[in-house]
Amino acid sequence: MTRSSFADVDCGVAQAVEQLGDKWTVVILRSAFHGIRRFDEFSEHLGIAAKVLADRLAKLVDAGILYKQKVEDDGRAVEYKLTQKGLDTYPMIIFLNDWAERWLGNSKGPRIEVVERKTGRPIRPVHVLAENGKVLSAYDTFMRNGPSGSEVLNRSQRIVARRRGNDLR
Amino acid sequence: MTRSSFADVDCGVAQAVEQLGDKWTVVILRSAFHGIRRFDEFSEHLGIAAKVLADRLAKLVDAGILYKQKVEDDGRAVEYKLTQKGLDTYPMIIFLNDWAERWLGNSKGPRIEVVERKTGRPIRPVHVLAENGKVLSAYDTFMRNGPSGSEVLNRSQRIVARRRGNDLR
DNA sequence: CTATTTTACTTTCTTTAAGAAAGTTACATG
DNA sequence: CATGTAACTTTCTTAAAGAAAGTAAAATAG
Repeated sequence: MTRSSFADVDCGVAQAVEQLGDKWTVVILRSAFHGIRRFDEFSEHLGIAAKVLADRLAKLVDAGILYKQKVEDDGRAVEYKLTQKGLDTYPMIIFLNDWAERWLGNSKGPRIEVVERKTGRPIRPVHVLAENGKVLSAYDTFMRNGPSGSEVLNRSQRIVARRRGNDLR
Repeated sequence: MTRSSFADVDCGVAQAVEQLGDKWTVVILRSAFHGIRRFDEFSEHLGIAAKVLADRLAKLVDAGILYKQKVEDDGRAVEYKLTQKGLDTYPMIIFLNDWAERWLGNSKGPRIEVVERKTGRPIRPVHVLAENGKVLSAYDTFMRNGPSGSEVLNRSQRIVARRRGNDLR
């Protein structure tokens, strides 16, 4: 991708995408959740070009998603670990895995099972839930401006209204 | 991004990223959830180069995430709409919005509120949940091979074991 | 019924980033 | 003290992004 910064776009999704919306970034995070920490480990696990890996790790550190920690008893080594902000991307990783198994999976069942450590039981699929816990589809919700408003939402509403046919379908 | 196909990588996240892991793709989906449907609407809403938009829409249609529908009473117009596979990406969009508000937001509160259509009440944040509905962090879970196994998971486990220090922290 | 607009792209050209391979630096190990 | 290792950086080529202009078919205006 070439110079398309969403950093100033007045929309949460755009801003999140600015920090997370790159193929390598997402698989780097996945590897981090698998316990991968070091430059050469990411390199081996992902088969990524060193230049690109260095670039992405630096961006993730800049964004506060990973932090860099010197390894006690080896003056050369550093480890890249997930910050709280990084750990908080876990639902996205789990969701992508769920979605892929549902829509791109083979018939032999899931490749990976994510289980609760304490009980060894599978977790729930990641869903959008109502206040009362019921699963919601996109049709069951709508978006409105919150306290700080979104010009992006306003503009989409104007565009859609111009054409009419305001449902998603 | 240049020629890095994850299509053959034996990992759900990688395969999902192959179809969804591009900045423009994600904001196109967001706009679709806002009701945007036509080429020029996406173009206006996103400020994306026409070439790139045409490319991404074609890929989304190929992937079965959008479908193309001729408009009844205008022989020129087509509309791009979300398939079920596309509608199923909704948790990702909501998650990205949540995550951005938490980690990149201003102090004035959220830009957008997503509410249940039926009740007008806000939805829950997107989380990873245990079977019993409790919110789980990455630390509370682990991943193991499922019925069809993942070489990617095996390799990461081997890499991590070689170094030891098997926790995420 | 001809001229202008509109819709949905496509083409061309330049700039930027990805990818492969080799090189570098500081520290560690035999 | 020579070799190895960890974490990059440099160099070079190729592919994709972005800007701008162009095109074809259908619709609308006068």
